[in-house]
Amino acid sequence: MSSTKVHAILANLPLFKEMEPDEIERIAQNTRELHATRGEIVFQRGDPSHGFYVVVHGQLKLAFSSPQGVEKVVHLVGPGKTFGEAVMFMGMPYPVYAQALADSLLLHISRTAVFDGIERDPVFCRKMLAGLSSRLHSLIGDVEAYSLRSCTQRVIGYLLQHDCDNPDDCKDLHVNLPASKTVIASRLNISPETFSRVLHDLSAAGLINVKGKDVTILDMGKLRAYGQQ
Amino acid sequence: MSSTKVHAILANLPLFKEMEPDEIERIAQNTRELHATRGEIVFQRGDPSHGFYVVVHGQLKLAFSSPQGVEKVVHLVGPGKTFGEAVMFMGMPYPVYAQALADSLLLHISRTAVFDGIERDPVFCRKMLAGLSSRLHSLIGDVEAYSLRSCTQRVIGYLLQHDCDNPDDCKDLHVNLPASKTVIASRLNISPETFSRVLHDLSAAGLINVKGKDVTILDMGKLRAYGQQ
DNA sequence: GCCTAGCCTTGACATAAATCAAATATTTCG
DNA sequence: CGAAATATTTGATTTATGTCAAGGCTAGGC
Repeated sequence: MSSTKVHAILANLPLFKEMEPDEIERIAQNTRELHATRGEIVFQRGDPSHGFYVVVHGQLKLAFSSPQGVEKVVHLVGPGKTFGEAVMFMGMPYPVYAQALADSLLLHISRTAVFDGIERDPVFCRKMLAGLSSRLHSLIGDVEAYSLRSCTQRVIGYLLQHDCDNPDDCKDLHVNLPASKTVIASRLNISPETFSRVLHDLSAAGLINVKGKDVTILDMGKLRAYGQQ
Repeated sequence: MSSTKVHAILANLPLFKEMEPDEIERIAQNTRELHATRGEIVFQRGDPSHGFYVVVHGQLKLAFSSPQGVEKVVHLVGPGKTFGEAVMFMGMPYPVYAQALADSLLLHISRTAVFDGIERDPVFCRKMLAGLSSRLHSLIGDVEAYSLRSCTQRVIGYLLQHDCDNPDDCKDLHVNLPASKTVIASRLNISPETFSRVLHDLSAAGLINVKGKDVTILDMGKLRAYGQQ
């Protein structure tokens, strides 16, 4: 991939939009691209961080696993999204590992380029702050869900939230699960078996319709109500 | 409290150290102090954010509660610590509420002062980024604990971690629980009853000694081992 | 197109931790 | 100080969710 192509991709990310072309070029100079094939580990827990990543296409999961080998997916990252910023700023080793769920193209933006950018451009700095804040916010949401909500409520919350993420889906009340059910279950902190049963129950109650990874919400109001209390 | 006192307190926070006196003065101009008596709510979930807070003395909890009234403490904040930064940067309403656990003195630093500071001072910006990153990191730790560890393991993790936070305690292997057992239990996402039982069991196993809020670690190695697996 | 491997589902069962309840401590505050 | 409120402990019981096991599906590779 040419350097101008990297430049073009960067220029389209919210993080770098409004940045001067020569500033973007400076960042592009410190960006390397990398391919990850399905199943490939991009970094291991404990690895040192030298920058952050952007997913150009494909999908990755960030996860940790217990000594007994139980895996817990913390985050799913798709096209246009970034990951690894927080660890970069802290200068600590990665607390999670990253694995490609599909063949993916990533950009790696080096730490020095970012620190340089912050030095030069307060707008860029504010965007980094906004990005971290947003991630923090969604983590708080996860903690709330894990602490206060039952499995069923978490699944419903997930379906409703992902329905509204995508405007197209919102019309049709269609949700396309972005990964295997096992991975989604782990993301929601439930066993695959329980996830399967919850989907089954919601289907039986006439609230949703499941066909593979396609979930149709039949009655949004009732689904939301089923989640309450 | 005089403006110079505010200035002095700010100048001692890691966040503002190394900042020029006139810059600190600018921040101080946009800082207001507030007292919160024990039990007082500093902000409610859903309130808009206009800045962030520093605890000068006292202690607060950040928490949310379920519709059924179950409370979950997300974070305990003590002297010298800040809270509310992420929400400020996102311009979203607070996802949690803040309540004083003891009579406390707080400083509220206005959003505009912070955004101004970022504009002017890249070092300050980097410190804000570091602060957010560190909070994010500890949240990831919480998620890991909630997902992969049993109640006993979480309690042990808490004791070991808080043992090493404070160098003085480290020598004596003494941990002083920083809040009521009920609050700590909620922080660890366990019921007060279970927390009590876990402490009892660890005592019975000869690993710790509990006297009110004082916990003595009798055998750190064994305690850590008990936590494994 | 068919075969294999990894998903997904379903049932039976196990269990960690919550809840309920009631007796004691401990704090708080008039 | 002493009463009232709040926190903690302990026991008995319940329950949501995980685990184990086994059969059926599906998707992707040859």
